[in-house]
Amino acid sequence: MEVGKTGYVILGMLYKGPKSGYEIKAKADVSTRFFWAISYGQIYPELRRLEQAGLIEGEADAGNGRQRRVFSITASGEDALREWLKRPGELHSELRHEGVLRLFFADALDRDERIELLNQIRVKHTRMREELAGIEPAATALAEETGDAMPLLTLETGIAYQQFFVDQCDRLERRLAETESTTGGS
Amino acid sequence: MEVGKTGYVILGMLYKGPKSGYEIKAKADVSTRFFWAISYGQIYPELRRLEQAGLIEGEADAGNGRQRRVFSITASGEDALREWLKRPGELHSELRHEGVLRLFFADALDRDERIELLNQIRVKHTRMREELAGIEPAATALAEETGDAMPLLTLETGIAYQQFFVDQCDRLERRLAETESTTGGS
DNA sequence: TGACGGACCTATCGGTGTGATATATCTTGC
DNA sequence: GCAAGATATATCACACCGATAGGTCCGTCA
Repeated sequence: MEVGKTGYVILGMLYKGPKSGYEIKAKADVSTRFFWAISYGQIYPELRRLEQAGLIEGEADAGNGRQRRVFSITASGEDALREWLKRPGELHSELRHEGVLRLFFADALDRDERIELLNQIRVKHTRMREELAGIEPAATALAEETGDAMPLLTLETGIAYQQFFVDQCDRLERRLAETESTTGGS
Repeated sequence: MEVGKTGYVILGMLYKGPKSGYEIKAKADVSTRFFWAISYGQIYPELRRLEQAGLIEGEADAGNGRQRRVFSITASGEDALREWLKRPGELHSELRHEGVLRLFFADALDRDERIELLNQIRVKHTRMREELAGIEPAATALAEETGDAMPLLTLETGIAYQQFFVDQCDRLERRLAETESTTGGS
């Protein structure tokens, strides 16, 4: 029984406390989403697989009347999580970035349109950076409360990541201005 | 008839000259792959769709005997490409990064294991940066030959992107050393 | 000559993940 | 008491990926 990457996200979330599938999604949407998104279509089947494998335990929570199943991580679930965190070898990573893709083909555009595209990309990453910065106070509070430093450090990595693209847009705009003033003079 | 993102990659590749499906994949594998990967499973169905929509034209190339179909972009194909490049609104972008994902959950590890994870990530991005730097001479030559500046600029963006993660690993390692020397003293 | 490896070329398939949505229940505010 | 919205589970059509099947052509070395 193999555990997929999504399975480890679930294990990681449950390591910090029992949760329903809905809560797992909600937590992921304000944290791991920015570097590893998950969807209901993965969560519910994966919860069943993980339970079958004995890595988590589900319990019907009739406490407040609403129908829900709350899952907890088991001892072997914690082992599997730590094994994955320490596993050597290739770390999968991929990027899908429509802005850079358009830039790659942007020789088909004229000067002003290229600058406009660059602006579009910069605006997008500026917005993303601000969205992440908005989460920071809550993440700082949670870090002090739980003593866990890594979620906050990854959030800051996310903010720096967005800033990288903003800066890169600035650099590219300067580069384009140089090139075009020498070769594109009418 | 809607054109998917993959369709625009194909249109962009054909804008620079006629190609077979195989050649499109080969070109993408040393250029757009790093921010937008495509596979045969997408290419061939998409070529049929684009041809049906009149955006590209396929021609059986019996010139050298081997069975192949070479596709060229049509006038309306060029229009569609430029329309997409200029289209305002949300630019899709997503990241799937197992290293940062593991970092997020790395409070479940101890100090040395966290540092080791950081090293793993740094090594990976260092290798990627070197791989991209290896392509640079060919890209520079192609830029001078064709007069197209953007492919080279996106390659440099890719190199800077890999470097960002290398630097970020350094920063995080320093941060961890600080925190643990004050709070983790035994 | 002819066997073989490697490059070229088209095509498909199983499996995974996404985004949107259906369905239902409970809580909150008015 | 009822509308709006949060909570919760689940599914479906679609897109995409990686691997591979199935085939042609070319250079080269025995």
